[in-house]
Amino acid sequence: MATGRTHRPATRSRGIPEATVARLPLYLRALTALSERSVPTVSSEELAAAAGVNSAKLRKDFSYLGSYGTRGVGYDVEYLVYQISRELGLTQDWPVVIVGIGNLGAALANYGGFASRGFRVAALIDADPAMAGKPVAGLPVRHTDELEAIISDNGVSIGVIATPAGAAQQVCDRLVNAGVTSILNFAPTVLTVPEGVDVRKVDLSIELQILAFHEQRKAGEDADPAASAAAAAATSAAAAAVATPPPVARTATGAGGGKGPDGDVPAVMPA
Amino acid sequence: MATGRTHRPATRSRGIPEATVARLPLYLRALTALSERSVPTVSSEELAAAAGVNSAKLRKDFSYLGSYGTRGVGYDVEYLVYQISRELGLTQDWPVVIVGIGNLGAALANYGGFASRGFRVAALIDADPAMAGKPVAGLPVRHTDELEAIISDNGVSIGVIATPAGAAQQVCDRLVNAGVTSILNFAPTVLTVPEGVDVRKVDLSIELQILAFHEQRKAGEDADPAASAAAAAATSAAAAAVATPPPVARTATGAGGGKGPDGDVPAVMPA
DNA sequence: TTTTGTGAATGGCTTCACAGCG
DNA sequence: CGCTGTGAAGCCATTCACAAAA
Repeated sequence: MATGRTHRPATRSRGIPEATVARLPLYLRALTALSERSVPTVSSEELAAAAGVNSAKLRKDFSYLGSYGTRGVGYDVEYLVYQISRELGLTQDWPVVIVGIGNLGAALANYGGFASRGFRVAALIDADPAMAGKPVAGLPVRHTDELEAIISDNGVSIGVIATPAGAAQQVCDRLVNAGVTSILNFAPTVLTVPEGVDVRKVDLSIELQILAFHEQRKAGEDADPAASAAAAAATSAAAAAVATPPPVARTATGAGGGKGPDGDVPAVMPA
Repeated sequence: MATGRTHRPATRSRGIPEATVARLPLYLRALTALSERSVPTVSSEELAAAAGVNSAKLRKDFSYLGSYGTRGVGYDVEYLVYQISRELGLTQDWPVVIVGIGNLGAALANYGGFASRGFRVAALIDADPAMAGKPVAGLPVRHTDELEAIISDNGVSIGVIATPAGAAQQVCDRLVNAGVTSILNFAPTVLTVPEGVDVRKVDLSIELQILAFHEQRKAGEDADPAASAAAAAATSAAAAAVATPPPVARTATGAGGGKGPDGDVPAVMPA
């Protein structure tokens, strides 16, 4: 909370909503695709469809960045790509380190989506001495002992943790101490970090559980309200209709229970 | 978006908020840990800390499930584990298939967090004929031709897509046609599905971009009262304390721009 | 007394709907 | 006219704060 302060009277109203920030990468991806097809301009309607959101939301999102469109025409693709990239900080190079080179860590190291977005894997780090020196995705795995040196030598500020849950907090502490201020955590644990450090988590198991919840509800809804229903029936005898949010059919970009398009919660994923 | 028609006001009760559903797996994980340590009861305060949320939110969340606590005491760990598991539909077995056995698909196949949560990998499917029969994580890779048969033979309703972006929609269509109604998509593409099918996405590249946005902002602001230390320390001046990490900040479970606790957006991740 | 469960207050995000500009 | 940009309204979700229960 303390940080609620949004400073910056500068140009326009700085202070882009988190929800908007989270969608910018989506727009960027759609725009990049259009750009590669040499499409010069897009309307909010078209771009929204390509990104899987609704056009009003998209326009509102862009309005936080500035007035980059042309009424009666739409948005210039190239220009928007540039503006969003700049806003996201992708016009600069972000060296990242991946700690924990197991199956997942190796998969991440091989992932090609980094470079194309301004991220560069500066080093792969693992605690297993046997891994040291072994090449993964073209890079030699470095031992954990070198962690601090690697961070400072490369000016790394973003770290990816793909270790087992048990090692995550310790690795996190070392990364933070060495200067990392943003962490992407794949280990199924809650990380404790000092103020000023951002943590985002990705947990596959959680995503599957959320899907299971909705899946279960679908099954019981058709005609046989068995399983679920029973439970807290105590509340209101009424509710004949199981309030199941009917999934809005549409270009689903990450629909949860059929309502929110994607404002969700991340998932966890261990190494 | 056809019609602005609102759905059901839901008499009340049975509709658990999406945001709450998304946090149940988090509570479950924390509770499971307590259970393994044979802790009999927990207060909302303790459990909240372990799950990385605040206690008021946790109590409100549980209130949607029913009154499972005891005033003046707290919650019975075992009982809550059961109730949440049941609510999430984890008391039953969920066969899942993973399509696209590249680096990521293989990592997912090897992920141990499935079985422990009620998910069972029924099959691994890949389009590459050379992969057919090759064992991955103890299972022989099956060719895409068998997709439909595998789905119906095993009664699979949840599918995981870890293919390259270009193949995702096609795979998705086949899965849906064969009967899958929940999809976890790792390919960096917006999937279009019929009404009634849920899609959740995980995209690593997007998560990194969101981190970059905040990282960039930190660097630009120094007068920040809160961010203090951590700030632009990354490159040089940083590493004041190289010794041991004594960070005693808030338990960050996925802080956004230093305000929002965790309500975020998933990330994308290609194969 | 302790801690839950929950109305009420608050704040943020989404959607609407239309004014405004090209 | 067409389409953007945006005030205003509507919805959720989070947080507060306290009565109720053990």
